[in-house]
Amino acid sequence: MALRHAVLAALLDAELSGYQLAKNFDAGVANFWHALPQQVYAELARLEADGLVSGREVVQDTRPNKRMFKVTDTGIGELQRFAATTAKPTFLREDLLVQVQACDLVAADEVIARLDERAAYAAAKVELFGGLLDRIRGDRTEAEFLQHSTRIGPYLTCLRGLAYEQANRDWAQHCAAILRERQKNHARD
Amino acid sequence: MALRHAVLAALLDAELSGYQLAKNFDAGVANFWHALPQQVYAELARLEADGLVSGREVVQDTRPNKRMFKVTDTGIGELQRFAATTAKPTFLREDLLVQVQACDLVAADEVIARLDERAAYAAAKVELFGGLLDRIRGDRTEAEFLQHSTRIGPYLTCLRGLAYEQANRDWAQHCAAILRERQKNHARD
DNA sequence: TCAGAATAGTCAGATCCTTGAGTATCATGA
DNA sequence: TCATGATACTCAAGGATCTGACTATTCTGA
Repeated sequence: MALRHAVLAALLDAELSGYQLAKNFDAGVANFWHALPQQVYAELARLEADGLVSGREVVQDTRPNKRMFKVTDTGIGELQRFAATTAKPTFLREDLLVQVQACDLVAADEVIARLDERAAYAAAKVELFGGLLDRIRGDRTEAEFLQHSTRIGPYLTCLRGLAYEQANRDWAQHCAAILRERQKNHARD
Repeated sequence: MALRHAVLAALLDAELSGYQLAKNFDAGVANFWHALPQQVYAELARLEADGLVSGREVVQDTRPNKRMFKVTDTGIGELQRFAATTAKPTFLREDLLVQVQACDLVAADEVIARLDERAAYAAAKVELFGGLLDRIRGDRTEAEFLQHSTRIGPYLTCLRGLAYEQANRDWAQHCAAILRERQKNHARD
């Protein structure tokens, strides 16, 4: 029951096609959940069968036809019920952590390379999330926006994503610096 | 092939029984990977079949017999190969993020309650990881430890876990404060 | 003394996520 | 003009993870 509520939450802001929805859950852009198109389409079918979303066919001349989905009242009710349950916290589960855990017994330069890669990737995502936040906020200050906007959910989740990638970047840079320092010292022996 | 390397990495520091290993991967303590006992036992069986770990039976009087496992040279080689491959970064995938994403359309006090719960949980984990780092470091300063210890992998991964839970705590507190502020404003209207 | 937790595992089933392929049409750039 | 990419989906199969139950003994606290 995980993706289920994520799809409902993604449909709160606009009526979307499965394709657009799938794009929103793409690895590059997703700011509060990630899923592959196959999962999104399958979940949409289940949600529609359960009456939590309703789809309507949109006929297009120049493009393939598509189905647009929106959340039903039952769907809002389901989200409400979901918000009332305590979700169990998930744990960091990253291959990079495993590689760093083993860093003393494998070639250090390989691990340093992995850390540099990740630091660069995380830095790019920091840029991306930063820009996204700017766009959502518009010309308002953050305080103003958070106090007066009628819709702050996407902004708050994006803030979490930003902090996550900042932490990834800082940690990766820190670890890489330490391992490099140790390589220098080791070379001197 | 995810848990595979995590188990190998966990066995680098000591020969462990499946039971001890499973405890290390428990939700409460795990600092670089999490898995259930069932997964750990199954993975150990596969690793032993593939010659990456070797197990020996230890007969006990007062307790059930157990099998102790250690990494073989082949296992170290596999870790080496793994460290040379770029792992794809994983994305935050938290039910709490979905709940916050939907916070404007569901009862705000429910979401505030979820955020308070998570902040308290994260604060407890910060304490836990802080203490763990102190224990690993012993009486050395962090700089001293990181420069001269022969084994820093577990320390570095624990640092990441600490930063993760600090970020969770701060974000949850921040969101809860904003939602409370908005409730006050809304009540005035 | 008696329930409950800890030690040391195993088994089956369901769900969730990923890999990989495939269909069909249309717009865009070299 | 021709390959590439975007739109808009679908299907099958495998791997990973989680839920829940089960065995059997021993130590510990109320």
